[in-house]
Amino acid sequence: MVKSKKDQSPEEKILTAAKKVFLAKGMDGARMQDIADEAGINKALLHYYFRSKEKLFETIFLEVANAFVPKVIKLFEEDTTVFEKIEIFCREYINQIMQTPYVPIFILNEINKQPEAFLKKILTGRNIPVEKFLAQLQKEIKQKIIKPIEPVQLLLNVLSLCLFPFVARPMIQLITGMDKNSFMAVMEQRKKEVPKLIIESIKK
Amino acid sequence: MVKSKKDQSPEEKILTAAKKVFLAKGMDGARMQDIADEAGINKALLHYYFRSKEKLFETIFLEVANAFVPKVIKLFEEDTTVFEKIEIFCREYINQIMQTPYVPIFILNEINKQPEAFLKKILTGRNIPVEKFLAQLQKEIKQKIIKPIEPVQLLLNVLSLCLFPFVARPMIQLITGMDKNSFMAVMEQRKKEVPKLIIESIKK
DNA sequence: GAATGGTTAAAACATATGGTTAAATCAAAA
DNA sequence: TTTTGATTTAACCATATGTTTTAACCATTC
Repeated sequence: MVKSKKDQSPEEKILTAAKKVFLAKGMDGARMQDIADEAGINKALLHYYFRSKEKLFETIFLEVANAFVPKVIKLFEEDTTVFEKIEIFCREYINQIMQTPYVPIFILNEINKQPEAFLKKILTGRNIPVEKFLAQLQKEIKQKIIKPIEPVQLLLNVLSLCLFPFVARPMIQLITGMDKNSFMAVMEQRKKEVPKLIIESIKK
Repeated sequence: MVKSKKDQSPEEKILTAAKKVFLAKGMDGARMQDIADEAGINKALLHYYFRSKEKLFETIFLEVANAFVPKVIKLFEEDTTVFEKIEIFCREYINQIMQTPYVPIFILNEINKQPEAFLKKILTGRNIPVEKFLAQLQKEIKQKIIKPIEPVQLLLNVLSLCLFPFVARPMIQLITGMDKNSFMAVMEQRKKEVPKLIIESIKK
Protein backbone atom coordinates (compact mmCIF):
# COMPACT_ATOMS: atom_id res chain seq x y z
CA MET A 1 0.00 0.00 0.00
CA VAL A 2 1.44 3.31 -1.10
CA LYS A 3 1.19 6.30 1.18
CA SER A 4 -1.45 8.72 -0.05
CA LYS A 5 -0.32 12.24 -0.85
CA LYS A 6 -1.94 13.57 2.31
CA ASP A 7 -0.06 11.23 4.57
CA GLN A 8 3.31 12.27 3.21
CA SER A 9 5.50 14.94 4.74
CA PRO A 10 6.27 17.89 2.47
CA GLU A 11 9.75 16.53 1.93
CA GLU A 12 8.36 13.17 0.83
CA LYS A 13 5.82 14.85 -1.42
CA ILE A 14 8.61 16.84 -3.06
CA LEU A 15 10.76 13.77 -3.59
CA THR A 16 7.87 11.81 -5.08
CA ALA A 17 6.96 14.68 -7.39
CA ALA A 18 10.53 15.44 -8.37
CA LYS A 19 11.16 11.80 -9.22
CA LYS A 20 8.11 11.69 -11.45
CA VAL A 21 8.94 14.93 -13.26
CA PHE A 22 12.67 14.30 -13.64
CA LEU A 23 12.05 10.77 -14.92
CA ALA A 24 9.59 12.07 -17.50
CA LYS A 25 11.45 15.17 -18.66
CA GLY A 26 15.07 14.80 -17.60
CA MET A 27 17.17 17.41 -15.81
CA ASP A 28 16.98 19.98 -18.61
CA GLY A 29 13.32 19.55 -19.43
CA ALA A 30 12.06 19.55 -15.85
CA ARG A 31 10.72 22.81 -14.39
CA MET A 32 10.75 23.60 -10.70
CA GLN A 33 7.19 24.86 -11.15
CA ASP A 34 6.12 21.47 -12.56
CA ILE A 35 7.57 19.74 -9.52
CA ALA A 36 5.89 22.18 -7.14
CA ASP A 37 2.54 21.72 -8.91
CA GLU A 38 2.92 17.95 -8.90
CA ALA A 39 3.67 18.04 -5.18
CA GLY A 40 0.83 20.47 -4.55
CA ILE A 41 3.05 22.99 -2.79
CA ASN A 42 4.66 26.35 -3.35
CA LYS A 43 7.74 26.69 -5.47
CA ALA A 44 9.66 28.37 -2.67
CA LEU A 45 9.30 25.28 -0.53
CA LEU A 46 11.44 23.34 -2.97
CA HIS A 47 14.27 25.68 -2.19
CA TYR A 48 13.57 25.53 1.52
CA TYR A 49 14.07 21.75 1.59
CA PHE A 50 16.57 21.39 -1.25
CA ARG A 51 18.71 24.39 -1.89
CA SER A 52 18.71 24.33 -5.68
CA LYS A 53 17.43 22.45 -8.68
CA GLU A 54 20.83 20.83 -8.98
CA LYS A 55 20.77 19.57 -5.39
CA LEU A 56 17.26 18.22 -5.82
CA PHE A 57 18.26 16.52 -9.05
CA GLU A 58 21.31 15.04 -7.41
CA THR A 59 19.14 13.52 -4.68
CA ILE A 60 16.72 12.06 -7.20
CA PHE A 61 19.49 10.82 -9.49
CA LEU A 62 21.07 8.95 -6.60
CA GLU A 63 17.78 7.35 -5.65
CA VAL A 64 16.95 6.40 -9.24
CA ALA A 65 20.46 5.10 -9.85
CA ASN A 66 19.76 2.61 -7.08
CA ALA A 67 16.73 1.37 -8.98
CA PHE A 68 19.03 0.84 -11.96
CA VAL A 69 21.74 -1.18 -10.25
CA PRO A 70 20.81 -4.88 -10.30
CA LYS A 71 19.61 -5.96 -6.88
CA VAL A 72 21.06 -9.42 -7.48
CA ILE A 73 24.74 -8.59 -7.56
CA LYS A 74 25.39 -10.57 -4.39
CA LEU A 75 24.40 -13.50 -6.61
CA PHE A 76 27.86 -13.36 -8.17
CA GLU A 77 29.48 -14.33 -4.89
CA GLU A 78 27.32 -17.39 -4.39
CA ASP A 79 28.46 -20.92 -4.98
CA THR A 80 26.54 -21.65 -8.20
CA THR A 81 27.49 -22.33 -11.81
CA VAL A 82 27.98 -19.57 -14.37
CA PHE A 83 24.86 -20.79 -16.16
CA GLU A 84 22.77 -20.53 -13.01
CA LYS A 85 24.11 -17.06 -12.34
CA ILE A 86 23.25 -15.88 -15.82
CA GLU A 87 19.81 -17.39 -15.60
CA ILE A 88 18.98 -15.80 -12.28
CA PHE A 89 20.54 -12.48 -13.19
CA CYS A 90 18.59 -12.03 -16.40
CA ARG A 91 15.29 -13.14 -14.89
CA GLU A 92 15.66 -10.99 -11.79
CA TYR A 93 17.04 -7.95 -13.57
CA ILE A 94 14.32 -7.89 -16.23
CA ASN A 95 11.86 -8.36 -13.40
CA GLN A 96 13.34 -5.46 -11.49
CA ILE A 97 13.29 -3.10 -14.46
CA MET A 98 9.71 -4.07 -15.31
CA GLN A 99 8.79 -2.39 -12.03
CA THR A 100 10.66 0.79 -13.06
CA PRO A 101 10.62 0.81 -16.86
CA TYR A 102 11.44 4.52 -17.22
CA VAL A 103 14.65 4.24 -15.25
CA PRO A 104 17.13 2.94 -17.86
CA ILE A 105 16.60 5.62 -20.50
CA PHE A 106 16.69 8.31 -17.82
CA ILE A 107 19.92 7.10 -16.27
CA LEU A 108 21.72 6.40 -19.54
CA ASN A 109 20.70 9.73 -20.95
CA GLU A 110 21.78 11.71 -17.90
CA ILE A 111 25.06 9.83 -17.72
CA ASN A 112 25.51 10.91 -21.32
CA LYS A 113 24.89 14.58 -20.56
CA GLN A 114 26.05 15.31 -17.05
CA PRO A 115 29.69 16.33 -16.73
CA GLU A 116 31.90 13.48 -15.62
CA ALA A 117 32.79 15.29 -12.41
CA PHE A 118 29.16 15.26 -11.34
CA LEU A 119 28.88 11.51 -11.98
CA LYS A 120 32.12 10.61 -10.24
CA LYS A 121 30.90 12.56 -7.23
CA ILE A 122 27.63 10.66 -7.16
CA LEU A 123 28.60 7.16 -8.17
CA THR A 124 31.56 6.56 -5.88
CA GLY A 125 31.72 3.34 -3.92
CA ARG A 126 29.30 1.58 -6.18
CA ASN A 127 31.68 -0.77 -8.00
CA ILE A 128 30.27 -4.23 -8.46
CA PRO A 129 32.55 -7.00 -7.10
CA VAL A 130 33.37 -8.75 -10.33
CA GLU A 131 36.74 -10.38 -9.76
CA LYS A 132 35.30 -13.56 -8.29
CA PHE A 133 32.96 -14.00 -11.22
CA LEU A 134 35.77 -13.38 -13.71
CA ALA A 135 37.83 -16.08 -11.98
CA GLN A 136 34.94 -18.51 -12.13
CA LEU A 137 34.48 -17.72 -15.81
CA GLN A 138 38.14 -18.46 -16.54
CA LYS A 139 37.89 -21.66 -14.55
CA GLU A 140 34.84 -23.00 -16.37
CA ILE A 141 36.45 -22.08 -19.68
CA LYS A 142 39.49 -24.14 -18.75
CA GLN A 143 37.23 -26.97 -17.67
CA LYS A 144 35.66 -26.72 -21.13
CA ILE A 145 32.21 -26.24 -19.65
CA ILE A 146 31.85 -23.03 -21.60
CA LYS A 147 33.44 -21.73 -24.77
CA PRO A 148 36.22 -19.14 -24.59
CA ILE A 149 34.59 -15.76 -24.51
CA GLU A 150 35.64 -12.18 -23.85
CA PRO A 151 34.09 -11.18 -20.53
CA VAL A 152 33.31 -7.72 -21.86
CA GLN A 153 31.37 -9.24 -24.75
CA LEU A 154 29.39 -11.39 -22.34
CA LEU A 155 28.67 -8.32 -20.22
CA LEU A 156 27.50 -6.36 -23.24
CA ASN A 157 25.32 -9.23 -24.41
CA VAL A 158 23.59 -9.66 -21.08
CA LEU A 159 23.01 -5.98 -20.46
CA SER A 160 21.94 -5.33 -24.05
CA LEU A 161 19.34 -8.09 -24.10
CA CYS A 162 17.94 -7.19 -20.68
CA LEU A 163 17.93 -3.41 -20.88
CA PHE A 164 17.67 -2.28 -24.48
CA PRO A 165 13.99 -3.10 -24.96
CA PHE A 166 13.15 -0.71 -22.13
CA VAL A 167 15.39 2.00 -23.54
CA ALA A 168 13.78 1.61 -26.96
CA ARG A 169 10.26 0.93 -25.73
CA PRO A 170 8.61 4.03 -27.22
CA MET A 171 10.24 3.30 -30.57
CA ILE A 172 9.40 -0.40 -30.44
CA GLN A 173 5.80 0.33 -29.58
CA LEU A 174 5.68 2.93 -32.36
CA ILE A 175 6.95 0.56 -35.07
CA THR A 176 5.20 -2.62 -33.92
CA GLY A 177 1.96 -1.03 -32.76
CA MET A 178 2.12 -2.85 -29.42
CA ASP A 179 0.56 -1.23 -26.38
CA LYS A 180 2.13 -1.19 -22.94
CA ASN A 181 0.54 -4.47 -21.91
CA SER A 182 1.66 -6.34 -25.02
CA PHE A 183 5.14 -4.98 -24.52
CA MET A 184 5.23 -6.14 -20.93
CA ALA A 185 3.99 -9.57 -22.03
CA VAL A 186 6.90 -9.78 -24.46
CA MET A 187 9.28 -8.85 -21.66
CA GLU A 188 7.70 -11.52 -19.49
CA GLN A 189 8.67 -14.04 -22.21
CA ARG A 190 12.16 -12.61 -22.32
CA LYS A 191 12.83 -13.58 -18.72
CA LYS A 192 13.27 -17.10 -20.09
CA GLU A 193 14.33 -16.34 -23.67
CA VAL A 194 17.30 -14.13 -22.84
CA PRO A 195 19.15 -16.46 -20.45
CA LYS A 196 18.42 -19.38 -22.79
CA LEU A 197 19.95 -17.50 -25.70
CA ILE A 198 23.03 -16.43 -23.74
CA ILE A 199 23.65 -19.84 -22.24
CA GLU A 200 23.18 -21.62 -25.57
CA SER A 201 25.73 -19.29 -27.08
CA ILE A 202 28.49 -20.09 -24.59
CA LYS A 203 27.72 -23.72 -23.76
CA LYS A 204 30.25 -26.17 -25.12
CA MET B 1 37.19 15.42 -47.45
CA VAL B 2 34.91 17.51 -45.27
CA LYS B 3 34.08 21.04 -46.30
CA SER B 4 35.87 23.55 -44.07
CA LYS B 5 33.72 26.02 -42.13
CA LYS B 6 34.68 28.85 -44.45
CA ASP B 7 33.56 27.02 -47.56
CA GLN B 8 30.09 26.39 -46.20
CA SER B 9 27.08 28.57 -46.82
CA PRO B 10 25.53 30.08 -43.71
CA GLU B 11 22.70 27.59 -43.92
CA GLU B 12 25.15 24.69 -44.01
CA LYS B 13 27.11 26.18 -41.14
CA ILE B 14 23.93 26.42 -39.10
CA LEU B 15 22.92 22.85 -39.87
CA THR B 16 26.35 21.51 -38.98
CA ALA B 17 26.42 23.48 -35.75
CA ALA B 18 22.84 22.65 -34.80
CA LYS B 19 23.46 18.97 -35.37
CA LYS B 20 26.49 19.03 -33.13
CA VAL B 21 24.77 20.93 -30.33
CA PHE B 22 21.47 19.05 -30.47
CA LEU B 23 23.25 15.70 -30.51
CA ALA B 24 25.29 16.67 -27.48
CA LYS B 25 22.61 18.37 -25.40
CA GLY B 26 19.25 17.30 -26.77
CA MET B 27 16.33 19.56 -27.63
CA ASP B 28 15.83 20.84 -24.07
CA GLY B 29 19.47 21.34 -23.23
CA ALA B 30 20.47 23.05 -26.47
CA ARG B 31 20.62 26.86 -26.55
CA MET B 32 20.14 28.87 -29.72
CA GLN B 33 23.11 30.96 -28.62
CA ASP B 34 25.28 27.83 -28.41
CA ILE B 35 24.33 26.94 -31.95
CA ALA B 36 25.03 30.46 -33.19
CA ASP B 37 28.42 30.48 -31.47
CA GLU B 38 29.27 27.05 -32.85
CA ALA B 39 28.34 28.25 -36.35
CA GLY B 40 30.24 31.50 -35.87
CA ILE B 41 27.25 33.64 -36.75
CA ASN B 42 24.67 35.88 -35.15
CA LYS B 43 21.71 34.45 -33.28
CA ALA B 44 19.22 36.36 -35.43
CA LEU B 45 20.50 34.55 -38.47
CA LEU B 46 19.25 31.29 -37.05
CA HIS B 47 15.76 32.73 -37.08
CA TYR B 48 16.28 34.14 -40.53
CA TYR B 49 16.98 30.71 -42.01
CA PHE B 50 14.88 28.59 -39.64
CA ARG B 51 11.93 30.32 -38.11
CA SER B 52 12.13 28.84 -34.64
CA LYS B 53 14.09 26.48 -32.44
CA GLU B 54 11.39 23.90 -32.99
CA LYS B 55 11.68 24.14 -36.79
CA LEU B 56 15.45 23.91 -36.62
CA PHE B 57 15.21 20.92 -34.31
CA GLU B 58 12.70 19.27 -36.61
CA THR B 59 15.10 19.63 -39.53
CA ILE B 60 17.98 18.17 -37.56
CA PHE B 61 15.88 15.39 -36.07
CA LEU B 62 14.82 14.30 -39.54
CA GLU B 63 18.38 14.27 -40.78
CA VAL B 64 19.68 12.41 -37.75
CA ALA B 65 16.79 9.94 -37.88
CA ASN B 66 18.07 9.00 -41.31
CA ALA B 67 21.44 8.17 -39.81
CA PHE B 68 19.62 5.90 -37.38
CA VAL B 69 17.62 3.89 -39.89
CA PRO B 70 19.69 0.95 -41.13
CA LYS B 71 20.98 1.65 -44.62
CA VAL B 72 20.73 -2.06 -45.43
CA ILE B 73 16.96 -2.49 -45.25
CA LYS B 74 16.77 -3.27 -48.94
CA LEU B 75 18.74 -6.35 -47.93
CA PHE B 76 15.51 -7.91 -46.66
CA GLU B 77 14.11 -8.07 -50.14
CA GLU B 78 17.09 -9.86 -51.60
CA ASP B 79 17.17 -13.53 -52.41
CA THR B 80 19.40 -14.75 -49.60
CA THR B 81 18.90 -16.98 -46.55
CA VAL B 82 17.74 -15.68 -43.18
CA PHE B 83 21.18 -16.42 -41.79
CA GLU B 84 22.89 -14.37 -44.47
CA LYS B 85 20.47 -11.51 -43.92
CA ILE B 86 21.13 -11.49 -40.18
CA GLU B 87 24.86 -11.64 -40.73
CA ILE B 88 24.93 -8.77 -43.17
CA PHE B 89 22.46 -6.69 -41.21
CA CYS B 90 24.39 -6.86 -37.94
CA ARG B 91 27.75 -6.24 -39.54
CA GLU B 92 26.55 -3.33 -41.65
CA TYR B 93 24.39 -1.76 -38.97
CA ILE B 94 27.11 -1.83 -36.32
CA ASN B 95 29.40 -0.44 -38.97
CA GLN B 96 26.98 2.36 -39.76
CA ILE B 97 26.45 3.34 -36.12
CA MET B 98 30.20 3.32 -35.46
CA GLN B 99 30.34 6.27 -37.85
CA THR B 100 27.64 8.09 -35.85
CA PRO B 101 27.91 6.73 -32.31
CA TYR B 102 25.99 9.59 -30.66
CA VAL B 103 22.90 9.06 -32.79
CA PRO B 104 21.12 6.18 -31.01
CA ILE B 105 20.92 7.71 -27.54
CA PHE B 106 19.82 11.01 -29.06
CA ILE B 107 17.05 9.50 -31.15
CA LEU B 108 15.77 7.13 -28.49
CA ASN B 109 15.76 9.85 -25.90
CA GLU B 110 13.92 12.35 -28.08
CA ILE B 111 11.39 9.74 -29.14
CA ASN B 112 10.86 9.22 -25.43
CA LYS B 113 10.24 12.91 -24.77
CA GLN B 114 8.71 14.48 -27.83
CA PRO B 115 4.92 14.35 -28.00
CA GLU B 116 3.66 11.56 -30.20
CA ALA B 117 2.05 14.02 -32.61
CA PHE B 118 5.43 15.53 -33.38
CA LEU B 119 6.93 12.12 -34.11
CA LYS B 120 4.06 10.92 -36.25
CA LYS B 121 4.43 14.11 -38.27
CA ILE B 122 8.13 13.51 -38.80
CA LEU B 123 8.36 9.77 -39.18
CA THR B 124 5.62 9.17 -41.74
CA GLY B 125 6.38 6.99 -44.75
CA ARG B 126 9.34 5.40 -43.09
CA ASN B 127 7.99 1.93 -42.43
CA ILE B 128 10.42 -0.83 -43.22
CA PRO B 129 9.04 -3.44 -45.64
CA VAL B 130 9.01 -6.38 -43.31
CA GLU B 131 6.27 -8.69 -44.64
CA LYS B 132 8.55 -10.47 -47.07
CA PHE B 133 11.08 -11.19 -44.37
CA LEU B 134 8.38 -12.46 -42.00
CA ALA B 135 7.15 -14.83 -44.71
CA GLN B 136 10.66 -16.09 -45.30
CA LEU B 137 11.08 -16.60 -41.58
CA GLN B 138 7.90 -18.69 -41.39
CA LYS B 139 9.00 -20.68 -44.40
CA GLU B 140 12.42 -21.55 -43.01
CA ILE B 141 10.82 -22.46 -39.70
CA LYS B 142 8.51 -24.90 -41.49
CA GLN B 143 11.48 -26.27 -43.40
CA LYS B 144 13.10 -26.83 -40.00
CA ILE B 145 16.12 -24.78 -40.99
CA ILE B 146 15.57 -22.57 -37.99
CA LYS B 147 13.88 -23.07 -34.66
CA PRO B 148 10.41 -21.65 -34.03
CA ILE B 149 10.89 -18.12 -32.78
CA GLU B 150 8.73 -15.09 -32.12
CA PRO B 151 9.69 -12.51 -34.75
CA VAL B 152 9.42 -9.71 -32.20
CA GLN B 153 11.90 -11.50 -29.96
CA LEU B 154 14.31 -11.87 -32.87
CA LEU B 155 13.90 -8.18 -33.67
CA LEU B 156 14.56 -7.21 -30.06
CA ASN B 157 17.60 -9.46 -29.90
CA VAL B 158 19.18 -8.08 -33.04
CA LEU B 159 18.53 -4.44 -32.24
CA SER B 160 19.56 -4.85 -28.60
CA LEU B 161 22.88 -6.46 -29.40
CA CYS B 162 23.72 -3.98 -32.16
CA LEU B 163 22.55 -0.75 -30.59
CA PHE B 164 22.67 -1.00 -26.83
CA PRO B 165 26.42 -0.72 -26.44
CA PHE B 166 26.30 2.69 -28.14
CA VAL B 167 23.40 3.82 -25.99
CA ALA B 168 25.26 2.75 -22.87
CA ARG B 169 28.74 3.70 -24.02
CA PRO B 170 29.41 6.40 -21.40
CA MET B 171 28.29 4.03 -18.66
CA ILE B 172 30.24 1.09 -20.09
CA GLN B 173 33.37 3.19 -20.39
CA LEU B 174 32.83 4.45 -16.84
CA ILE B 175 32.54 0.99 -15.28
CA THR B 176 35.14 -0.81 -17.41
CA GLY B 177 37.63 2.02 -17.68
CA MET B 178 37.84 1.61 -21.45
CA ASP B 179 38.62 4.65 -23.59
CA LYS B 180 36.94 5.44 -26.87
CA ASN B 181 39.43 3.45 -28.91
CA SER B 182 39.13 0.33 -26.78
CA PHE B 183 35.39 0.59 -26.97
CA MET B 184 35.45 0.86 -30.73
CA ALA B 185 37.78 -2.15 -30.89
CA VAL B 186 35.23 -4.13 -28.90
CA MET B 187 32.51 -3.04 -31.30
CA GLU B 188 34.71 -4.10 -34.18
CA GLN B 189 34.77 -7.61 -32.68
CA ARG B 190 31.01 -7.52 -32.26
CA LYS B 191 30.47 -7.25 -36.00
CA LYS B 192 31.25 -10.96 -36.04
CA GLU B 193 30.20 -11.95 -32.51
CA VAL B 194 26.65 -10.66 -32.66
CA PRO B 195 25.49 -12.39 -35.84
CA LYS B 196 27.24 -15.57 -34.73
CA LEU B 197 25.39 -15.49 -31.42
CA ILE B 198 22.02 -14.80 -33.03
CA ILE B 199 22.40 -17.43 -35.72
CA GLU B 200 23.61 -20.06 -33.24
CA SER B 201 20.54 -19.40 -31.15
CA ILE B 202 18.04 -20.03 -33.94
CA LYS B 203 19.86 -22.66 -35.99
CA LYS B 204 18.30 -26.08 -35.80
C1' DG C 1 -1.44 33.94 26.23
C1' DA C 2 2.91 35.85 24.79
C1' DA C 3 7.18 34.35 22.78
C1' DT C 4 9.80 31.43 19.93
C1' DG C 5 11.26 28.81 16.14
C1' DG C 6 10.28 26.08 12.49
C1' DT C 7 7.24 25.93 8.15
C1' DT C 8 4.67 27.76 4.11
C1' DA C 9 3.33 30.98 0.63
C1' DA C 10 3.03 35.41 -2.24
C1' DA C 11 5.53 38.45 -4.39
C1' DA C 12 9.55 40.16 -6.10
C1' DC C 13 14.16 39.56 -8.37
C1' DA C 14 17.84 38.63 -11.63
C1' DT C 15 19.04 36.43 -15.29
C1' DA C 16 18.49 33.42 -19.28
C1' DT C 17 16.40 32.64 -23.42
C1' DG C 18 13.67 32.45 -27.66
C1' DG C 19 12.34 35.68 -30.73
C1' DT C 20 11.88 40.47 -33.25
C1' DT C 21 13.20 44.85 -35.28
C1' DA C 22 15.51 48.12 -37.70
C1' DA C 23 19.48 49.45 -39.59
C1' DA C 24 23.93 48.32 -41.91
C1' DT C 25 26.26 45.63 -45.39
C1' DC C 26 27.01 43.48 -49.58
C1' DA C 27 26.50 41.57 -54.11
C1' DA C 28 24.30 41.69 -58.36
C1' DA C 29 21.38 44.10 -61.73
C1' DA C 30 20.25 48.22 -64.24
C1' DT D 1 27.35 54.50 -60.47
C1' DT D 2 23.00 53.80 -58.62
C1' DT D 3 19.52 50.80 -57.23
C1' DT D 4 17.61 46.87 -55.39
C1' DG D 5 17.01 42.88 -52.90
C1' DA D 6 19.05 39.54 -50.10
C1' DT D 7 22.02 38.86 -46.07
C1' DT D 8 23.87 39.95 -41.54
C1' DT D 9 24.22 42.28 -37.29
C1' DA D 10 23.41 44.89 -32.90
C1' DA D 11 20.10 46.09 -29.98
C1' DC D 12 15.93 45.25 -28.04
C1' DC D 13 11.68 42.77 -26.26
C1' DA D 14 8.71 39.62 -23.73
C1' DT D 15 8.52 35.90 -21.26
C1' DA D 16 10.22 31.93 -18.63
C1' DT D 17 12.69 30.34 -14.91
C1' DG D 18 15.63 29.48 -10.87
C1' DT D 19 16.14 31.79 -6.67
C1' DT D 20 15.44 35.07 -2.72
C1' DT D 21 12.89 37.88 0.35
C1' DT D 22 9.45 39.04 3.45
C1' DA D 23 5.76 38.21 5.94
C1' DA D 24 2.11 35.19 7.44
C1' DC D 25 1.11 30.88 9.75
C1' DC D 26 1.32 27.41 13.25
C1' DA D 27 2.66 24.47 16.75
C1' DT D 28 5.27 24.23 20.98
C1' DT D 29 7.25 26.25 25.14
C1' DC D 30 7.53 29.34 28.93
